[in-house]
This record gives sequence, C-alpha cells and structure tokens, in this order.
Amino acid sequence: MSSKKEKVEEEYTFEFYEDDLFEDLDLEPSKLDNDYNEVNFEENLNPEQFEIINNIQGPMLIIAGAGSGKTRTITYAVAKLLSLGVRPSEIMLVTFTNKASKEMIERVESLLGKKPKGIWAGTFHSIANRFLRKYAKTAGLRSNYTIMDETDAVSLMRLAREKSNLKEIEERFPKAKICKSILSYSINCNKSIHDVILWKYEDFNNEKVIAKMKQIFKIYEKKKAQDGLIDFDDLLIYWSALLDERIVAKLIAKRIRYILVDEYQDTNWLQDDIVYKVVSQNPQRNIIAVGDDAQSIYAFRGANFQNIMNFKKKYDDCRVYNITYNYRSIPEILTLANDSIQHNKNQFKKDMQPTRPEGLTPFQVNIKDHKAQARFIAKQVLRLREDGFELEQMAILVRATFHTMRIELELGKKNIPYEVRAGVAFFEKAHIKDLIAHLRIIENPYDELAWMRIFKIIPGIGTTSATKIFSTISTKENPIDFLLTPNFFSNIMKGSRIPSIGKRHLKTYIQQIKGITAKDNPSDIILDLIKVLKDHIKTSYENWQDRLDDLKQLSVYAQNYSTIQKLLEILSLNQSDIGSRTSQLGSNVEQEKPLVISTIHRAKGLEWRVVFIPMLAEDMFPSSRVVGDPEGIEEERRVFYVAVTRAKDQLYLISPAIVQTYRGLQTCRVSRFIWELNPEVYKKSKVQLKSKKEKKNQNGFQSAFDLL
DNA sequence: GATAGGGTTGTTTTT
DNA sequence: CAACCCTATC
Repeated sequence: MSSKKEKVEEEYTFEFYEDDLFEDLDLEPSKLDNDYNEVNFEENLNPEQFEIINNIQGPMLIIAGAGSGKTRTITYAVAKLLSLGVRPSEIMLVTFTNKASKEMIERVESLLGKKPKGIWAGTFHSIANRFLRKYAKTAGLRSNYTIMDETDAVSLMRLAREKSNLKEIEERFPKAKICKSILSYSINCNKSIHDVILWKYEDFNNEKVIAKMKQIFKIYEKKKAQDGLIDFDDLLIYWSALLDERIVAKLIAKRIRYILVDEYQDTNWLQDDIVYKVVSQNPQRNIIAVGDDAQSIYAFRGANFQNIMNFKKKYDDCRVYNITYNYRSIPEILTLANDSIQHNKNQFKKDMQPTRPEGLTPFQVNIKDHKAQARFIAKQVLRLREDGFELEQMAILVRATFHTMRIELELGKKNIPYEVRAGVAFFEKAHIKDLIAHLRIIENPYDELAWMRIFKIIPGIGTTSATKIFSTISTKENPIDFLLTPNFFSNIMKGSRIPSIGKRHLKTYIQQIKGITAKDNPSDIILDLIKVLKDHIKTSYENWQDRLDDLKQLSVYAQNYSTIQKLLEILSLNQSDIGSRTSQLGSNVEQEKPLVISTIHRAKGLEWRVVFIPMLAEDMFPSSRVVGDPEGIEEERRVFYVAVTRAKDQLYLISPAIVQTYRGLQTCRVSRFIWELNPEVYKKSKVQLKSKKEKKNQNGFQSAFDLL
C-alpha cells in the first residue's frame, strides 16, 4: 500500500487521503454467489434478444424502438451476467430515473429468486453521488455536502445575481433561472458560455452581459463551495474529474466490468464522456448502450441523441443491433406513430414492425373548448370502465402541467379517482421546503439557502437582515452556537436594525432547533420540527391544517431512512417519484387503482391500454415558444411520438378549438401533428363512435358526442 | 433602511 | 401562480 501512496505523490495532481484509498468503497467485490434460479432465457426472449444476451462482450449498441422489450432485454442481460458468475458489484446499470432502476433490479430479483446485492444501479447523478460520498475529500468536497435541487440552485443563482451589482450595466439582463440554465448547458454540452448564448439565447449576445454573467457564475461557484452545497451538474463534474485521476479510475476499472446504459438517446455530452472514461479503463470495454433516437425528448437538459450515432465511431469495434419489433401497440397505433415521426428530417429512418393483431384505428376528436375536452375524456373514461377497462389501464398524457387543470376538475366532479404525475412535487411546496431547510441546517450548518429560509420565517426579519446574520455566523466554527451567544445582537450585530421582536423570536426559535439536533432519527426530528414550525404555518396559510398534514406525511416517509443525510439525498435525487398527487383521501378501504394523469416526459418507458392526448392545438402542442425553430419542432414531434407509443389498444387525440391560458381564452388551430398525418391513419371519432356506441347507451349516460 | 404588501409579468418538459 | 418590482409604512 505504501508504494501506492508514493505514486500518488509523484504523479498525480489530486490530493489523496489515506482512508479514501484504503476504504476501497463498496467496490469491495461482493461475494461470488451464483446460487440463482435457473432461467430459461431462450423461452422468454425473442431470437434477437436471445442473441444479444448470449454475446455480451465488448461495446454493443442496441437501437430499440418503442415497445420492443428494451427493459426486458436489459434485465435479462443483467440476469444472464449474474448467472454466469459475474459479481453484482462488477455491474454498473445506468437508468434514466431511480424508479426505473429499482424496478429493473426487482425484475432481476424475481427472475433469479434472489436479490443481487451491490449492483451499481441508478441514474448518472445517483451513482455519482455514491462515489462522491466516499471520495469527497479527494474530489475537494466537504464530506457532508448537501445536494440542491433545481429550485435551490436557481435561488442560489439569484443570490449570486443580486450580489453582482447589476446596476453597472444598462443592458437587459437574464433572470436567475436563465443564468442557471446557461451555465448548465455550458457544463453538460461542453460549450463556452458565449457559444451557449449564441445557440440558445441570442438576445443576450452582448459582451457586457456575457462578462457580467461570468462574474455571476464565479460568485455562484464560490457560494457553493463556502456553503457546502452542490448542484446536479456538480455531481457529474466531480465524478468526471475523479475518473481523470488514475488511481481512482484503476480502482473502478478493476471492479466494474460491465456497463449497461439505458435511454442512451437522452444522455448529454458530459454523461457520454463519463461512460467513455469508465469503459476505457476496462480492457474488454464491455458496454451495452440501449436507446432510440426517436424518443429523445430531453434536449432542454442538454441531451443529444447524436450520442447514439457517434457511439459507433467512439467504439469502432462496436456491434449494432436493431430491434424493430413492437410488442406493445396494435398495428394501427404503430402506423400513426411511424407516419408522424417520418416528418422529422433529422431522424434516422426506422419503422416499427407490429406483432399484435389488428385493432381499433386511433380516434381524433376536434372539440369546442378545453371544458368540452375535459368532459369528453371523463365520459369516455367512464364508458371504457363500463366496458371492462380498469382505470389504472388508462392514462391522460399532457405536454405541460397546466393542461391538467380543467381535466382534474372534471374527474373530481364525476368521482373518478386519479393520480397526477406532473408539476410541483409535494416537497417542492413552500412549507415542506421550510421544514427541510431545518434538516439541512442540522446536517450542514453552513447551508446558506436553508438559513435564509429559516431567518425569513421570523417576523421582522427580511432579506437584508437574513443576509447579514448569515454572513456573520457562517464563518464561525459552530454557527448555531454562535448565534445563541448572549451578546449576539447587543454586540456582534450592533449595527443592524432588527426589531426587538425579531431578535427575541429568533433566539427562542434557534434554541428550540438546537434542542432537537441532539436526536438522530429523522422521523422523530421532523415531528419535533413540526412543533417548532406550527405557529408560523398557522399564521401564514389559510389551509394550515392541510399543510401540517403534509408535514406529518413527510415524517412518516422519513421512517424509511436512518440518517438525515440519506433522507435529504433521496429527496433531491428522486424529485418526481415521491410527489404525485392523488384525488383519493383516506386509504384504509380497498380502493380502485386510479386513472393516471401524467406529463409525457414522466410517462417515458410506461404503457397503458388506453391513452388520451389532449391539447393537440398549435401553440399548445407544439408549444408556441418552439414555432419557427425547426429543431424545437422536431423535439416536440418526438414528444408526441413518445406519447402515442405509450398506448397499447386505444388512442384518443383531442384538439380543442378554444383554450384557457393565463391570458384568458384563446382560439387555436388544430395541431400540425394531426394535420400533417396521412388522414387514413386516424378516424374522426364523431362518426366512428356515434354509430357504434349509441345502442349501448341506455344507462343514462349522455353521449359524449352530444358535446360536439 | 428595511419590511411587507400590492400590482405586474410571463409559465414546458426534469436529474 | 410564483417571482419580480415598486411603493407605503414601520
């Protein structure tokens, strides 16, 4: 070991710490244990898939169309590797969400009859986090760093922006959110700030603005370092940097022998580069990349589906497999999807082949307005339920969160249970964030964003005082204790003009928090914090009862985690999985599984028997901000494609003529995604359904098409 | 000087 | 419906 250490000092720029080196992470090979169920691979896979899992070696690229059993192929590949005796800890399985990762591992488990322990499974971000917790010091990070979610990151950028003395320049200057996004593009796409601005925000192409922005980014970086905070991009950056360090890279190479990456079309430059770095450490370069360029819908996050095509160049001995058979949808739905996507010029040609027998042609409904649209969907849902479709087998897939409002209202009226997977997650709400801020302070007392939130809860303290207090305590060894020193306000904060009520409140408030920090069970800590926050919640929100219930729910949720750090990590890395809203209250009775309302982005990888796509109107879907930008339109069309290919049996495409926006009512034309289609791939539902359904309608339902 | 409240603006999608 | 900017008030 000592020779290793010498080498470190000689050759490498990173500073190494003994425990980093000796700990060898979780990379300690898991016990060889292939006492698994025997799996009949041949029986459960089609010949293409079977061939793939029998030849796992070297670089492989699998272009798998929608519904082609992509997830199945990956899970079987993992099972195959394990049954061949590969240790779980030698496999890295990168998925697009942590939920997907969990589900895949569960499927592997049910195949093998045993949980494979120690697989490196998760998103790029969560795997990065696992490395960084171990190698924090080596990477130059505080070991108790806190991961900010996107909202936090924007808030911090806002602080940086305010601090930068914007008055110096006269030009219109982008808001914090835009600044953050420019920085992210720059990092994730390997482009300079200037290039990003030329590419995405041409309006701000101005020397002074760019110079100022760079200055803001510096402040932002500095703040992060001082406060012990990191953002999502940092997780990738630091991971990437660790991989440049040969000792770490070798360690990883020694242990990780197989890399599987799902949804490769949605990787960005940095992620692609990280994969390359991990793979090239291994002499055999075993990597399986799975993806479908037609389903690339995350360009706004820097994703570039060209990564798939470049893959072949990057790994010249790469074998490419195309899986075009579709097991999910009826031929009519595939025909529509194929017809739509061929309008994308910048797309690799690929037609999905149906395997299922014929069914119903997709329905297209032109309808008066958003209200009629909601009524139509609700009624059709009820009717299908009568016909034996379960609610959970139906979904309403929307382009943007605000498209759900009217529909939710209507479903509520008709007593249809539903679950919304869109929009602001449960713990993004102000009161949840407030509570979490307290946890963050307990974990990391230098967390500026968390302190600011807490200070502003105290009446009489606003942004200015909060900033002052923070800058005073943040340089101290123990900020909480320092704040509680007897002469804190009389001496240390002498110059400030905090009203005496504020001072008093603040002291008692912090004292209460301090009392809590002694405990170590997150759930109990939350219960105590709720008591502390109660007054504030009661006086600030009219629906304080609901909000307190939310907080209690959070404490129940926290029971699953043994430390605050774990809990905080889960909260920031699993944004979408936790926060879905349900219309059902009280869950003791056995309930019907609800209908799903989801954004199309969150519906990725899922399927339902029946899918409704509302708001297919110009300026809504495709969104108005994308009109005139050919690339933007193509991305929207891929979003449409993803939505369509979620449907197994029935598809409803709905175009309202009048919609509600924040600006009032707006008339709109039918979406190009409808009119550009060959008219034979869909049927105007007016005719189709009326004739078929009317006889059935003796149960008092008004025909949905009376609305037309 | 600083906070609190009101009016105005502009809203995709997510790790 | 939240962030932002401006103004009345302490």
